[in-house]
Amino acid sequence: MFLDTDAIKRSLAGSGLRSTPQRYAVMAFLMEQAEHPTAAEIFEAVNRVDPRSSRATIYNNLRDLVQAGLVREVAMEGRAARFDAKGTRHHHFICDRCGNVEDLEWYDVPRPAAASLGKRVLRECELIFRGLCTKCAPRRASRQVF
Amino acid sequence: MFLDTDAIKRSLAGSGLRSTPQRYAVMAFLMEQAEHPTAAEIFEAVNRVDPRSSRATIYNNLRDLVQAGLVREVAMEGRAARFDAKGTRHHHFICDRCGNVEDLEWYDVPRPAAASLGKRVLRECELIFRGLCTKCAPRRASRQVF
DNA sequence: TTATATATTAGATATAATCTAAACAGGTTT
DNA sequence: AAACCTGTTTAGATTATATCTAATATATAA
Repeated sequence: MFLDTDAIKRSLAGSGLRSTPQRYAVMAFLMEQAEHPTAAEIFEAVNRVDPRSSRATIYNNLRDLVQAGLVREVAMEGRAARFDAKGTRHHHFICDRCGNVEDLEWYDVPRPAAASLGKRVLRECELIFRGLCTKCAPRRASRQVF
Repeated sequence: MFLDTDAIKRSLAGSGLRSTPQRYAVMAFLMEQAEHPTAAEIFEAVNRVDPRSSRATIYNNLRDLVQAGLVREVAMEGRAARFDAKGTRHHHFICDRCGNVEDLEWYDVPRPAAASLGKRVLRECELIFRGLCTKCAPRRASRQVF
């Protein structure tokens, strides 16, 4: 898969973000990753190439990209948060055993009933499934609970 | 609302957990809370009464209660995780502005398509809505995005 | 090219959660 | 009741994760 350099720059500019080498590297790395790396993993991967980004820069850029709506942050119980370029809409699957986060094809989720919602204003919804990923699932699934 | 002392003890015993004063206090506090407190808040609240629990004990017990399936942990981006006694099934609403976590009435969520799911084994699903809570929502909602 | 607002940096600091090893307390057995 | 065993609690140290600081550098517009 080839990354469109200009497309990244345009989407950064469109959010009022300058395209610096460090910021570009973070965005490009997230877009080419199928997995959902942690900040530490992004830091390491981006610095394996060049230029060297500091830890603070990685965090700053992730914050900016999340605020701009270009990246999604997935909080994990206990472990470090994972990040995900918001290419196409999708749901998430988190493996109980290895902790990996995987994308599931998007489909619409019914809204809560108006009565239950009250005066709250909805902005977005996130659907997370948990269980065992393909690698961690036993050959013959012992029990399909859900 | 009155808490059924024996019911708590029975549910602890049913999960193979001894009912110690500290553990009982954590469970009872979570059950009488409509909000979803952080570990630090639980620590403070439980110790306002007695006996004094150490921070480690709060974390130990929360871990045990989560493992036993009596409590749910809700990871938050950036902030401390929040905890929630699993009384009845429900979804969650998280306020973008004040960070509060509120319960929404449960309703069934459609499973992912078999093709998208592959060999993964599902255990549970979590549906999280985000937006503005009743307190934070403007009088006349400026924009209902979702 | 120059001005200027924005971005980057290393290292210190803050925050959240876990670990450690010793002491303690239920429940059981003798 | 005493001894026993296992699970629990404890204070404080430690780790892990993320943010802050203030000096320096860079991208972009004029």
